[in-house]
Amino acid sequence: MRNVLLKDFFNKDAFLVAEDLLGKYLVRSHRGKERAVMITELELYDGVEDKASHASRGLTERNKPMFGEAGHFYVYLVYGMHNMLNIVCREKGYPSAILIRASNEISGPARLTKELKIDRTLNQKAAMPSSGLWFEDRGVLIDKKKIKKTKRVGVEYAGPIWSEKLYRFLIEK
DNA sequence: ACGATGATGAAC
DNA sequence: TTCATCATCGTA
Repeated sequence: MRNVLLKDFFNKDAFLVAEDLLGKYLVRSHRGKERAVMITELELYDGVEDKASHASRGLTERNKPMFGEAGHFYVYLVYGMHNMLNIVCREKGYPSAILIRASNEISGPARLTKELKIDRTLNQKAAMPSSGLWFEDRGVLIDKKKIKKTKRVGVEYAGPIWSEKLYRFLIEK
């Protein structure tokens, strides 16, 4: 029996979601095949005041999903070639999302989306089996003391205050 | 250390 | 309409 994580799981503070999401599974069903990977690294982007967040300049056509409903995907293209997968948190109107950066088998956010065939056709879709991409709790328990918190990657442009926030979470080996 | 590669947002 | 920028990765 699948334990799929739906809107209620994501409709809360991104810091709480981020801790709970480590150790959960990202499941991709595509062209008749299914693959599940355990999430081991992520970053959170929270509120319009977060200068590293796409939402810091207010609502735009691109970042619209971040202001939308929890449990929906925000997928965008960076550096002209890499798709980034985010899951939206909190209530509609508050921009907050978590970037899925790595899994047990795949290191790096661009490699993750490439391997799982995730692109912008999934943007704004709900995380659920009918979308072909969703999250599951498969019973793995992560000790909170094993969660390492570091600076986010590639956000120097946000300035010292925001680039140094410990908003990147990883499972320590 | 650097180039690939194209959508985005802000300026003009 | 133009232009700098970018939540990265593989090659050197």
